[in-house]
Amino acid sequence: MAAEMHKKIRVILADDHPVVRDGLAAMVNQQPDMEVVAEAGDGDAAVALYEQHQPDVMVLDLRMPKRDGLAVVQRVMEINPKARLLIMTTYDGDEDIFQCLSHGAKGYILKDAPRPEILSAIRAVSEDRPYTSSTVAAKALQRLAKPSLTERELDVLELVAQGRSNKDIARRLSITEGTAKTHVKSILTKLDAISRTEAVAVAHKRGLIRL
Amino acid sequence: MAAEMHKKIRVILADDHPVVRDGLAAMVNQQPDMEVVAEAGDGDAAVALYEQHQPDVMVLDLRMPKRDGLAVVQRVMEINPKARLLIMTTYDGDEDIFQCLSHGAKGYILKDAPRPEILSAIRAVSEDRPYTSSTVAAKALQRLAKPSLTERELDVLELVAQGRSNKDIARRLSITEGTAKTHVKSILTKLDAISRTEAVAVAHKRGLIRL
DNA sequence: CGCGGCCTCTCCCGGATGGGAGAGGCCGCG
DNA sequence: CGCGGCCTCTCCCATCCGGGAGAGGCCGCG
Repeated sequence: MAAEMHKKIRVILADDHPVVRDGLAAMVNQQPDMEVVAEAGDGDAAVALYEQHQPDVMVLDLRMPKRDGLAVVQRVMEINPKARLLIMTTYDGDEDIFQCLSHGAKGYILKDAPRPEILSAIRAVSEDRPYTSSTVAAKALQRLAKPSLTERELDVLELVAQGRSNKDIARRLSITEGTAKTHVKSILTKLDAISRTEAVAVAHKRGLIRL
Repeated sequence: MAAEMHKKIRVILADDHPVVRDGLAAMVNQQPDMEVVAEAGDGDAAVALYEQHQPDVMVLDLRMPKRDGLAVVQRVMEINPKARLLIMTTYDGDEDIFQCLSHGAKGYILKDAPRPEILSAIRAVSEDRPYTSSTVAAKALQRLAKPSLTERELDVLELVAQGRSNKDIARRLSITEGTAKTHVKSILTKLDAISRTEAVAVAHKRGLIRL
């Protein structure tokens, strides 16, 4: 039947570690129903190769040079709103998961997943079915209940995480120290933290800040 | 000639990501002069398999379940002081590098290294020659110049990083708040930080604390 | 238009934090 | 034994931080 065309699932891999790309490529190419058509080592290349090859699935690492995984998701979904993207990364902070999925990624799995799970995730996403392991999905739902930070608060949070004082933060953002304190207090409330240092710890765990 | 025995380099891979192990295994087994004899997904397995197979080289990730890479290095060097260990990880904090090398690891490379470099590192280490890329070596040397924290200071630092107050830290370590403050001040001085939050940022960057 | 969210700024105040200085007890090393 | 490092504890003090409350301006959305 026409429905049973034996056309292989065309996959692009985007990860900055050659070793990981090799591992995935070997796994994928070993399957009779899929093949790797391109590999990218950074975000810009991922976007360019997506446009060029229009694959059935693109497997994306979140942390990449030049343009991170989330930015790639956004850009690719602009180009093709029907794109099927599978996030595969080591990071399991609520924020990362939530952001990627809400921007249109179809699946999200962790790098320590066993081989069969990775392959079934690729197949699911290639058929436009969402794939998310239960633990990952649970985190995304948790995130829904938590208050989100505003743009400005994220600016401040980043500086707080670098260890800057309120005065220093104010200078760098060209606002008064009082305003910086207001933002910090708001951050503490939203993250349910008692001190700025605890706020940094919480933000880190949730994936609100990197490094 | 006897010197040209075609015995393959026997390699053990230890990494908690199946994908990475696959990638490395594929690379290694493709080489005519080396072969993977075992794979471990956690630290305990790595030690057990090392004892069992006595490989020429063991490639180790630092972050692993049950027993981290550094602990594996220590244990294996106890068992066999001539063991040839190659650390292959994503972390490039001074402290990690310094600790591993000073405990006897023969090489240290990053996961984003190109394939040829990884293979030549394995060959080098298998011949008992140290392998360290220049940037990594530079970090280890930097570390030499920096004051190191005492055990107690590391205990305190960990709690500081969790956002605990001096009073809280004191309670948990069963010391007075004054003593906790003394330790914190000493940490600030050694890490050249102005505030506890900056100290956490610096400590994180150096690999003194995890998460 | 009016409501609400966001960013900005202000004032007050108690408690936490960081800087400086000193000191006693313990332990290992030469 | 004596020195030095580490852990412990103490005192003082200026500054920073966090909690509470309020308010004006801007902008988007209904």
